[in-house]
Amino acid sequence: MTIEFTYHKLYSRFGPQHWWPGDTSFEIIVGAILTQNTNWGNVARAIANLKQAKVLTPKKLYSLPVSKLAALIRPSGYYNIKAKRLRSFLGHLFNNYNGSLKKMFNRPAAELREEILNVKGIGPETADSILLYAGGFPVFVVDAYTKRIFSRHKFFSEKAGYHEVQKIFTDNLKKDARLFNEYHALIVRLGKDFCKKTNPRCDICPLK
DNA sequence: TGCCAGGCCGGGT
DNA sequence: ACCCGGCATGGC
Repeated sequence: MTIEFTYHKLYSRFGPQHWWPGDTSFEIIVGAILTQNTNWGNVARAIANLKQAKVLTPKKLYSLPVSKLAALIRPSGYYNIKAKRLRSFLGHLFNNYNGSLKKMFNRPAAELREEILNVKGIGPETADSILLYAGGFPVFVVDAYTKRIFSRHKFFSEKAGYHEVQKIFTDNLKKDARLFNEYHALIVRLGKDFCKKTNPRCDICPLK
């Protein structure tokens, strides 16, 4: 069993996942921050609130007082800290790129990654999700499901760190954004269905 | 009905 | 370089 073969196995089992569930690169970035340790259903509610309030653009969101922003994203949980995190990203975007995502993404992925990792509230997974799903860069996203599933299947230790896990995937796959996109989405799909922290359905796991 | 979900930060060792 | 408590809603 290899990393690459596992991808094909998941794809034939579940089919294309059509990620990221968002229409614009900005919506994807907002979703990436809001989904931190949070069920996507709650994030979808928060994003629906932002759309209904017609503030889902960088300029409009940044012009919103943090208290109003927090109220709109309340369903996503951790709403006070996430409101600050959205604002810290927006501050970076306006201070460095005049609020233009196009400008922000018009630079080398490695440099941009280091840069946004310095934004308070953007960690490795959020940064990589932004680069891959909003920027289209071939960067592999590692999340809790990735670690749990692949350590259980003995690809690496359960104590392996983010970058160690990421390297294993990137070293064993063609460097292709489309592939990385689909693979991560399939891993999340597998995780939700079969590899929850409690009640894992390891007996009928498609990878077994 | 407690426990968890597509993490991250700040403070401590 | 890790480890831990805190952050919070909605679903099962």
